[in-house]
This record gives sequence, structure tokens and C-alpha cells, in this order.
Amino acid sequence: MDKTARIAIVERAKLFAGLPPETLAEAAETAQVRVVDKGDVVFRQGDEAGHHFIVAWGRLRLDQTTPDGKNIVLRFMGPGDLVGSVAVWRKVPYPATPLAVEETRLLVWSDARMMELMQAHPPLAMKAMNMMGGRIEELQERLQQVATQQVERRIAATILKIAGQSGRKTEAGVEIPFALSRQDLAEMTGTTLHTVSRTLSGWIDEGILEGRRSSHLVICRPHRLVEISEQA
Amino acid sequence: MDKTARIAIVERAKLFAGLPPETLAEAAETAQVRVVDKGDVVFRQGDEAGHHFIVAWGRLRLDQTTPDGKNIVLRFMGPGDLVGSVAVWRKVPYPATPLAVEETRLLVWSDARMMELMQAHPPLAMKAMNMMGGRIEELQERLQQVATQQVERRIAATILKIAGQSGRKTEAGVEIPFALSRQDLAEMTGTTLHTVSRTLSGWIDEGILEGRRSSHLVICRPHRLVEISEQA
DNA sequence: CGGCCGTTTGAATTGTTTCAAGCTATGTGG
DNA sequence: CCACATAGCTTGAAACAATTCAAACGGCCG
Repeated sequence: MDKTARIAIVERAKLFAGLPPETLAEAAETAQVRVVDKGDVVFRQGDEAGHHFIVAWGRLRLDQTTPDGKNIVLRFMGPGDLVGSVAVWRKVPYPATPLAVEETRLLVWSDARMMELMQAHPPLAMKAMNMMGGRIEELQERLQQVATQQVERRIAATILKIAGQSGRKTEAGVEIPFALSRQDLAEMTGTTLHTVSRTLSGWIDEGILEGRRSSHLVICRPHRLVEISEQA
Repeated sequence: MDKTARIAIVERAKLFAGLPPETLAEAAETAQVRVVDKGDVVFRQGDEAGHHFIVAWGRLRLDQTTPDGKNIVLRFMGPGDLVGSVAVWRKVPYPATPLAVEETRLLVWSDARMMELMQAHPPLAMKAMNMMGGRIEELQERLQQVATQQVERRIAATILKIAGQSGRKTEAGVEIPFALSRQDLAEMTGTTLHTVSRTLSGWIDEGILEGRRSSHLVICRPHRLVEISEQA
């Protein structure tokens, strides 16, 4: 990956968005590159947190395993997203495992390098706080959903959020361009694979969705999904 | 409230913990003081976020109202806790309403003053990020609980967390020293008042708790509660 | 072709909510 | 100081949403 490509990635990252070109260049130069194959992990929950990552291309699923062995999906992450930084800043072990759902390329900074960057460029610290605030808001919204809404609404809202982040327009509707299993949706919404399957089957019958049997989901009638996600 | 008292409060606040005395003094001097009566709010969800608050004494309940009118309790806050800052930094409206469950005294800084403080004392920014990280961890843990555990475990875990934050040892056990209603617990755990009442009634019958009918809760057998919160 | 993994679907079960009623301290006004 | 209203809590019974259990299906890869 050459320097121009790296700068392009850094530029797109929310952490660096809007910063002056020389800051971007410095950030890009000090980064390492890492490729993670589909199915492999960037790091593991419980590892000591020593590096910051930004997704250049590809897609990660951030998994958290509970003490009693259950798994929840915290979020999917794509180009521009920051991975691992919260744990590095807090000096705590990584609290979750990012797994590549497709081949993924990342930029990597050590704790020390990122510290230097942030000390040299104070706006970076502000950006970082902003991003963390965004995560807090997102988590509060999800908590509210899981705590108060029934499963159907949560599934609808989750599909819409993913579509908003990663969806691509096609003739048939908005497509989610990666393998998103029923199990994944179940672990994002706090329900079971079976309930997700039943719910999606219903929506497919109504023509709201397409995508039986592990083909990519396509949302044919987004407006209807929004209604479901907002229904009393 | 005199200067020494303010410094004592600032010192106790997680945001300022461990910073040099002159920083504390400067922070304490630039703060305003605000008293909020029991039942009153510090600000309202949706208000423009212009001030940072630290609880000096008293206790707040942080409420969030959903678009469809339901209420959830995000957390209780006591002395040393920081209120409102995430919204101020992000320049978004306050996302929740802090309500005083007893008379509460706060220190207040305007956005501008806090900015000056943080620019003058860079470690403050690091502390702030650390605190936000802590909130993220807490929210992830709660999300995991609500998504995977059944109600009884969530109620047990919630009571234990509150007891850990605010509990006082008495002869009978650990007392939660403020009015914590069944409704509050329901809104923290994502269940109904009725289920909480039934569950607590059961525990009171087993001698795990005391506190029927709106008297303060006392945890007589904390270890048993821990077992419940961890049971398969 | 055969095995496997993710998915689908039915039926039984259950945890939790909803509905409904009554209870008990606490406070208020006569 | 007592009747009365109120707010929060308790408890039973019925209803229900979602899970669990069970079985079978369909693509796909080796």
C-alpha cells in the first residue's frame, strides 16, 4: 500500500476527518499495515491492549463473549472505523474480539505512536472524545431498544442501521453487501436464531426483504421496515 | 460553600483525581455552585448542552425518555460523578434528564471555562477520555446483561452494582441509603414493576433482603445475591 | 455423491407481561 | 385527631411473546 493510498484511508477515517493535510501525512507515515483473512481475528478479547487500528477495507464483526459462554455482537465495522482505541486509552485488556467477515486491511499504530500524534496535534484528542461520545450514544440507544422494545422492532431497527452504514443501492432495493447470518442478527438483538429466522421469513413473504438461505439480504421496502421499527 | 470545600469536592471527582493541587484550585475557583431540590431536574433531555456538572453531595437519577414515551433509568449518580459532559463535548443536546432523588449540590462549569481548563491542563483531557471509556464499558456490560440474561439475574446484578457504588454497611447488612423504588429497578433492568416486586418479595421471604414497602433496601446476604447474579 | 452448516418450520413449554384487584403506609384537610 | 385520599407496592390469574426442543430442508464444498 503506497503513501497516497494510506493518506486516502486516514483522510476517510472519522478520527482524522477534517484535520490539516500535514497531520494526515504524519499519521499515514507512522502507521503499519496489517491484512486479516476472512475468519481470522485482529486481536482477542482479554489481550493486552497496545495498538490502535483503523479499517482500510473490509469488514469486521466485533464479538463479546460473556463469562457464561454466550456471545453477543457489539457491532459491525467497516472502512474508516476505529478499533481497539478505547481499551488502549484506558489501559485495560481489549473487551471484545474483532473478527474479519471478509478479508480486511487495517492501519495500525502502537500506543506510543498514537500518543505522540495526539500530543503533537491536540484536535486529535477532541476527535477521539467525539467518537467515544458517539459510541456511548449508540450503546444507550441499543440498551433502550433491548430494554423496552419487542423483538420484531429490534430486528427491524438493527437491519436498518446496518443498511444505513453499509447498504448499497441495487435495482431490487438496498443490499447488505456481506454475509449477515440469522445468528449474527440474533446476537445483535438479544434473541435467538429461530426467532430471527421466523421474523425474516415473514418479511420475505410480505415482500419487504429478499435473501432466503444465506444469500445477501436485500431490503425491498425500506419504508415498511421503518414503520415496523417505529410501531407502537 | 467556601474555597476549601470546593477543592475537596473537585479532588474527589474522578475527572480531577490525582491532578496537581494548583490544577484543582484553578478548577475549584472557576466553578459555580448549584443546588437542586429533591424532585427537581438539573437540565432536561433535549436541552442544548452548555454546562458540565459534578455532583458535590446528593444523588441524581439519570432518566431517558424514548420516542414512544417509555422511560429508562440509565444510572444513579452520586458525589464525584460527572454529568452532562459527553453532550457538551459532542455539541449535541443533552440525551437524558438528571433528576435529584434527594437534595443535591453541584459544581458547574460552562463549556468555555472547561475548554480553557482542559487546554491549560492536558492530563484533564486524558482523564475525560478515561471516564468516557468507563461509561462505554459499563454500557456494554449492561447491554450484554439485558440481551442474554433473564430478569432475576439482571435485578440481582443491578442491586449489587448500586450497593457497590452507594451502599453503606449497617448491622443488618448493606443498606442502599436512598429511595430506590421497584419502578426504578424495573426501568434499570428492562422489566416491569410487577416482576421486580415479585422477585424482591421472594428474596425478602428467603432472608436475602429487607425493605418491604418503600423503606430503604438492605442486603442481608450479599453472597447469595452474587450467586443469583451469576447462576447459569 | 455425501456430509455439513446455516436455515426453516412446527409444537410444546415457559418466563414475563398484562390485566385486575387489593393492600398499607404516609400525608392531608376537615 | 380521625377520615380520606394518595402513591407505591403486592399478589393472583390469564394471556402472550419468545424460547426451547425437535426435525427436516437446501446449498455448497470436498
